[in-house]
Amino acid sequence: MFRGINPLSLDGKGRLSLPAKYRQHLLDEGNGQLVLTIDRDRCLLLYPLPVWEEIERKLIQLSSTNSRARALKRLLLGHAEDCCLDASGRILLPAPLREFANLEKRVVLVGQGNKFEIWSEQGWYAWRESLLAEDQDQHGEPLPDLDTLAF
Amino acid sequence: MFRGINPLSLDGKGRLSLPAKYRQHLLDEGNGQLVLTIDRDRCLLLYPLPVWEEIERKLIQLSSTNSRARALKRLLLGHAEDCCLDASGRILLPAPLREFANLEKRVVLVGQGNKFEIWSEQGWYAWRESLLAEDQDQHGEPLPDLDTLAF
DNA sequence: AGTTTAGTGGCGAAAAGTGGGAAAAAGTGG
DNA sequence: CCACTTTTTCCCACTTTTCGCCACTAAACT
Repeated sequence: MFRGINPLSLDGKGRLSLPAKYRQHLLDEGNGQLVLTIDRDRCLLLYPLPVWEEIERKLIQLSSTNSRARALKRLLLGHAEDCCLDASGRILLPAPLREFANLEKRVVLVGQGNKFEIWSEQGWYAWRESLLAEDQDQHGEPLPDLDTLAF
Repeated sequence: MFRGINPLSLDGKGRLSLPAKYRQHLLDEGNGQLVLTIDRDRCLLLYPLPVWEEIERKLIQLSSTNSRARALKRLLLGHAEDCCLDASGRILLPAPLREFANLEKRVVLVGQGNKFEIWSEQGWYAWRESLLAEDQDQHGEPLPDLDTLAF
């Protein structure tokens, strides 16, 4: 399971070195082959290949009559890029994806169970603070309680 | 069961030595493996690994239905960090989490049954006093009666 | 008062993250 | 189809961070 927040830097070539603690697991699950795509919230998603293939299968089965489903499929499949861990544990983020997520030097890798999210540092903290602020004001529904998961 | 408040110090590297009375219990329950995450009230939560895994399982099932739940998942899973008791009974609090909870030198560890909360000393006393003051003013809902837990 | 145990601090070896150069490959235009 | 330019990939080197270990102080217990 991928967890936790990892502040990292992209180098000049757009490479991102994945934290060492995850590398072995990524090598076991799919030989270090990964798939990168975009998320609605302007971050990138990073899946181990086997996990992505499962999602891809479901995406393809989605009915083409529904226009929302077609749109989702086009977005996710259309932006999906294979990438591979290199010898020093890094992956290359293609320029178009970096631009989409506004990734420059400072980046945050966020573990999300079966996948990672990649945010620009600025984007991540902005998202977090706005969520916490909104929660405090009780504008939206409250968040569920953690232990019981009751709302 | 974890109870009580423990004033403690972080050292220069952000390490926190857990009170000796809890150590054996933490070693029994999950080999001293712990998970640290954040709480909305700007403190940290410290779970024994088995307890956290139960919560994590529920979190993952919860997602996709409700957008608030998705946000909660991103927040909690995204900030969850494994940590481990070291040889002298300490855990390392990662810098991003320390910053989130404004932890500097003086810290309070608060027992909460199946988990601990970690507050900055200042944050803890401020929270407590403001809660009591607000309760007295009858601004918010009153606190329930302790013995009956009726409102 | 001596002995033990808890909490704290800090050094140093090892590992992780980052940057850059050169070889290889791919793309582009004549 | 070949030559040139740009991009990609591989590899090595440097710097910083991390983590295990030991040492010190203070409090508690005998």
